[in-house]
Parts: sequence; structure tokens; C-alpha cells
Amino acid sequence: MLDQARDRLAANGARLTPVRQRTLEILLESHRAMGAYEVLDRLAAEGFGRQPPVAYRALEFLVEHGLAHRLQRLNAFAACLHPGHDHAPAFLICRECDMLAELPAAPVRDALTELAAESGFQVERATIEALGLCPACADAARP
Amino acid sequence: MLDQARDRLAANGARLTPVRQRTLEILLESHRAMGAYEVLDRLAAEGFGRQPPVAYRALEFLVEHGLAHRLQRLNAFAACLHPGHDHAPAFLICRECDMLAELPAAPVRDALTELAAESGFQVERATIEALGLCPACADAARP
DNA sequence: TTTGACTTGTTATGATGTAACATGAATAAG
DNA sequence: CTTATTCATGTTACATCATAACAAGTCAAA
Ligand SMILES: [Zn+2]
Ligand SMILES: [Zn+2]
Ligand SMILES: [Zn+2]
Ligand SMILES: [Zn+2]
Repeated sequence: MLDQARDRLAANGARLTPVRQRTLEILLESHRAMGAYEVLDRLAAEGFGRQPPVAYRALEFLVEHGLAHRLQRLNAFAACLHPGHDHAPAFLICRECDMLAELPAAPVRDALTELAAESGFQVERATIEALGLCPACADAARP
Repeated sequence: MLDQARDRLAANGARLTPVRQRTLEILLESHRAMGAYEVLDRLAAEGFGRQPPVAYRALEFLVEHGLAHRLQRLNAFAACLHPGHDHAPAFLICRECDMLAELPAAPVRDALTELAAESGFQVERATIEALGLCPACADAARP
């Protein structure tokens, strides 16, 4: 995953520096949405800078290059689980276990774009995030 | 609009008190997304409390009763333009003029729910917000 | 008219995010 | 190899968004 990321970045003339790589690793390790300050704590504990811009810059870089996503509902970030595929996915967030799933959102996005076009509105970027129960937690909740 | 709101609230055993009414009026007057602190400034200038909870409580109340919406992308609130209809709308936000449109999002929501169901995920609440250009700004931008 | 629920206000603090500037590493030009 | 330029990292300081906890006032029902 990291090698793949490094290659994709090099192709764009961008570098996966130590902070950036470590930030991506941290997101990948937990595979869930993390707040910027949570990431920052980890980075600081490992000898990187301990001021907010350190984390925000690395996260912003990863988002710009399609290696991570920002979740508006949670004020949080998460590693991209399918880098290179559909980079405008819909997110499913489990309210019980915080699990995060990433769906190719083309059908949803199309429906939205069409709906908007009826009002003459041009959609440029769409945020599609759902809160609910993942399969595991739904099973657990059943009586 | 206000009378209608008052009636709907009374039916639910809730009251449209002065702060709440003024907050709703402020949102309705500008018809765009406003930050909580912007609302607070207006309230404070008119003799209401000047501490954040004053605005946040009124806004939360309005959202709970379907008279306003919260926009995740903007950390902001806006009066509901169609109270009582589809209360899980999609939002279109113009990046030029901040205009806000509210669309009945049933088709989009259905597409999302179906997509999620394929992964066994149960959608409970969905955030669907699009950034783009409203018709007026799109016209203005054309060469 | 007392009781209890609700509303409004406050203080204080927490959480999230960015501007501006100084220093240091990597690359490119000479 | 040396210098110039760009990019990256770190800092301080501040801006913005949001809530917890408590005190005082209001309202309507018992
Ligand atoms: Zn992705
Ligand atoms: Zn779950
Ligand atoms: Zn509405
Ligand atoms: Zn516009």
C-alpha cells in the first residue's frame, strides 16, 4: 500500500516524506476515522512536531493526493481504502463501532447531479455520508 | 411562516419563545447559511444573551423541530425553506454567492440506501450536500 | 400557591483549524 | 562543487466552533 502510494505520488512530482508516510500509516493502521489532534498526538510521541499545523498539513497533503479522505460529519480523516478508483466515494459510518466503509458513489452522485440540474445548479463537489449500523453491529443489536 | 412554525410547535408541546423566534427570523431574513456566532452577534445586539450557548440552544431547538437545518460542510445553520415536507433534503450550496437550495432528496437517498444495503449496512441518517454554482452565478461566469 | 419542568443566562473550558514566520532539506542551475 | 530556488518542517500565536456545569427566572399544573 505504501509503495503504491509512493509511486503514485512520484508520478505527480510529490514526495512521501517521513511525516507524511507516518501519517498515512497511522490512518491505515486503525482503519477508521481519526481526528487531526489524535493523529498529532501519535506523531508528536514519535518525535515529529507537536503543533497542529504538522498534522493538518500532512493530512491535507494526503487528501489532495487521493490517499485519504476528510469526513465532514466527524471533523475527521481516514485513509482511502481504494486509492485510484472512484475518488468521490460515499461513506458509511457505523455509529456503534466507528467502522468506516467507502462505496463507489457514482449512482448516488448521478442522482444528485440530475436533481440539481433540474434547478439549473451545477454540482462540483458532493459530500455523501451516511450514519447507521454496519452488518456486525446490526447483528449484535438484533434480539 | 412564523405563525405556521408556532402552530407546528404548539402541536408538539413546544414553545416559540422570543430568542427562538428571533433566531428563526434571523435565519429567514438572510436565507443563507449562517454560523452560530454570526447569529449570536445579532441576538446579543438585540438584548439577548451574548454567550455561545444562547445561540447554540436556539439553533438546536429549531433543528430538532424541523425549522432549520445544520450544514456539516460549513459548520453553519439555515432556516428550513419547506418545513413539514421532506425533512431529509439534499443541499446545494453556491460557492460564489453562498445561496442555499434545498431539494427533496428521496431519489438520492434511495440510491444510497440501496447501495449501502448491498454491503449489509443500514443507513439511518445521511448527509447529502453539494458545492457548486447556482444558476445566476453560472450565467455570470460564462464568457 | 407551591411544585416541578422548562427556559435563559452566565462562567469556564474544550475541540477544531489557520495565519505568519523562521529554519532546514532537496533539487536545479551555474 | 557551490549557489540559488523551491519545498518541507517546525514554531508561536490566534481564530473559530462547541459544550459542560451551574444559577436564576418563568410558566403552568396540581
Ligand atoms: Zn478513497
Ligand atoms: Zn459497527
Ligand atoms: Zn427543510
Ligand atoms: Zn450563486
